[in-house]
Amino acid sequence: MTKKQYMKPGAEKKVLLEHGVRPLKHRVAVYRYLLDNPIHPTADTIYSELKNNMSSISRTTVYNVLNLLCSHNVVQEIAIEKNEMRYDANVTNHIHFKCFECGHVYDLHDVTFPTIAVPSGFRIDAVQINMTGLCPNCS
Amino acid sequence: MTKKQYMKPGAEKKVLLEHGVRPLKHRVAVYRYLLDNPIHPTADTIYSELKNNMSSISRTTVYNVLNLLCSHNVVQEIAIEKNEMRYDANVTNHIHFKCFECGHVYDLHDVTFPTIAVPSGFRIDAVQINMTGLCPNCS
DNA sequence: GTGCTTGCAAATCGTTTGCAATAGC
DNA sequence: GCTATTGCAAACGATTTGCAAGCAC
Repeated sequence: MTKKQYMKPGAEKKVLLEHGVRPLKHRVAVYRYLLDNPIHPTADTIYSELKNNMSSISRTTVYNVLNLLCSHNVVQEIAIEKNEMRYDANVTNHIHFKCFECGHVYDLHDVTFPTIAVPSGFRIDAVQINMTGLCPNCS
Repeated sequence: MTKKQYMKPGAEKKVLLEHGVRPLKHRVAVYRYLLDNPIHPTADTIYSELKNNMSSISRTTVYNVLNLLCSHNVVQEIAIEKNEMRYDANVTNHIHFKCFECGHVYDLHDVTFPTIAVPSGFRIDAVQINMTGLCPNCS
């Protein structure tokens, strides 16, 4: 369901540079966390997890970094529920599924992402497909 | 783009009853507003508009009614951006498009809603397809 | 009359902002 | 040294909650 993205440690700096983002310590840490934990965490989850491993990081910095990474298309924001954004280091098109029972957000890598006709006059920058229901573990 | 839904005045009570919702004054008013204004308004927009036309309605009631109507599948919540939910009385599958310039949310009725394979083990209750970009007016 | 609904005010929670201290180059 | 970044505390905005008063049947 949730496929780990194997990117060599150190390689994330290259990705940031390629997207025009200076690879500062906290930025690399947030991005690395998202790469290693493709569980679509909230900003607060990222903050709590990094807080344990880093000498110091603030909630503000996590928000700053996430907004910066989003605006440079390094990560994507997922609006799948009320009141909180989730973040994903996988910016390729794939479908998300949220189980209303356990709250997990799954990547549906194996479901083909459909081709959707672009309506004339519109410029499409991003397409998100979000499903909700009951996951196998909760059925 | 945004097609008006023609439902005879009075018919909305029948819909509410069919979904197991007692058609109280404020509930009918919120539902009628959503039917007449398929602009995917926020709860606050609905509140402000109804405030003008009704003797009295509170923000709390608007939220209560919206949550009730959602839980009975009379209307759907659209999570298409940070910080605010939008509401739609059209519960059939259709694609939403949000222009980042003007902020409008359009229904893309003319774009075929794709058939998406259901991954085994998952029970899918709802599918939302949300696009963002630039609309014809803002290009 | 009983239970459901309303509506005010306060609380909550995710996120942003102002600003002074600090790090990067 | 100059600029960009950090981090605290406070502000903000959407939504929910507690609870007393009012309405539906």
